[in-house]
Amino acid sequence: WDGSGGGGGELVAEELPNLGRVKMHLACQKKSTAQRTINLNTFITDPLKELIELYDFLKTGHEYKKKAHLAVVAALGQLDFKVTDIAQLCGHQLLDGQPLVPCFSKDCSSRRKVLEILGKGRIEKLDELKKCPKTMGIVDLAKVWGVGASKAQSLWHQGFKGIEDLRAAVAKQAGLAAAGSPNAGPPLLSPQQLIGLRHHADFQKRMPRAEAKAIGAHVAAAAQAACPGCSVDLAGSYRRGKADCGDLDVLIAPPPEYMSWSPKERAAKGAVRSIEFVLPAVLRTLHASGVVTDDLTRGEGRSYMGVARLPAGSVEGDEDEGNGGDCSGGEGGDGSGGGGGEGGGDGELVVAEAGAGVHPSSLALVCPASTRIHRRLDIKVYAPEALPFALLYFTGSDYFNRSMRWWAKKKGISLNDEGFFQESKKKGSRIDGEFHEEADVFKYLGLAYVAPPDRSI
DNA sequence: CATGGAAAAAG
DNA sequence: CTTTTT
DNA sequence: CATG
Ligand SMILES: [Mn+2]
Repeated sequence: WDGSGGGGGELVAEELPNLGRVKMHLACQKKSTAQRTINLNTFITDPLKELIELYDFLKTGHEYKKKAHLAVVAALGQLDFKVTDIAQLCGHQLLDGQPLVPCFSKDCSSRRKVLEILGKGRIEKLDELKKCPKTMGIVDLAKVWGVGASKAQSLWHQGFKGIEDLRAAVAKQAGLAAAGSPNAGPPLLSPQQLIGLRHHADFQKRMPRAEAKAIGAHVAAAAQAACPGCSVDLAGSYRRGKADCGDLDVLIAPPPEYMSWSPKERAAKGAVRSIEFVLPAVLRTLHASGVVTDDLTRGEGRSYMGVARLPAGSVEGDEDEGNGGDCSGGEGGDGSGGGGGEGGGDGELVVAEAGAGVHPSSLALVCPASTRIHRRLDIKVYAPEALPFALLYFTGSDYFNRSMRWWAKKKGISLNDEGFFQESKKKGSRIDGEFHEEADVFKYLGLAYVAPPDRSI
């Protein structure tokens, strides 16, 4: 997360006004297309990644371990040769004279791990962890949405050795509670965790782009009904052009004009009476149509996390047709035109476009009942002024965001999903400027624009 | 041996 | 504080 | 875990 470590993933820094270390980082990110070099050292980086993944679930405090190992993974992953001797790593220098992994000149722990792999082809510590029932049990339990390291730990100590254990106990408890038995005891899981458990299998699966798009179309239609002319962007990994997505992130913003409309004008246009009512209205629609099946969190109007599933069977799954609105285009709003461009025909799932009227809700999925899977859905609503920042944030990746925010901070600025803020001096005051699209944010930071598909670092 | 650190929302 | 989101 |  200090953009210098982990991903090796530096943002392409063109002119670095301040601390002028020109860390233009090689081929890796230089030009967007040539970005993918083949990792010749997976035999080293894979075990390290496995280790990192385990640390993810184990008790907090392992975060700096994780970061250190990630730095090694990133460094080795972009070498243009296969490592055979540790000496290659000590001597090796990057084009700008920086050592590849500074600590490798000493007897550090990450160096020892690489040595282990070079020697016996495996990491003792990793094998040890994978053999440990407690570790693996906790890792398993933490795969339930809402169960993190801490809860998983306590569940383990309550005697649950994995998800199936937990499921059985929860079912039993539900039965007792339903029968009004006093033996039910305190709830094992929070309401959110129960939902997570119920959909655990589905949440482990990723969805094809086409399905994400189809769910997004339902959200977009609901958004247009709540606030005609609003922009709806499908962000996250979808916008980064990934072939499949772990969830769907939808960003809604009223049109700029909306902010200056009077209550009467808003009513006349069929729009909700204030921005706080957009999300509740959207959710009512999505609940009514059965697209949204569960709520995980519903905050004060701006942020939502829940569960969605495409309507079964036939094409068209939309609510009220007769809605007066002339819904303008469903997607976009952002100048950059929604980024990554739909890949060509994604297979199996078919998105059907209904004839004439380019109505966003005419997009629906032909989805066999047997295929209907519950998906995680995140929705956020922002004021139009925040859109470039919100889109940037919501498109990610997480590492990309950290990296960019780290850079901003280096320049004495705090960056979040709503804008730039002064760090010192009038602390907290928003920096105003001409920020109309994502590119303006990059420009302000002195960074070269990076297109969404290249932000998956 | 202390410190490092993206930023925020929600329960 | 814990968990989650990018 | 790495650094100062
Ligand atoms: Mn998401």
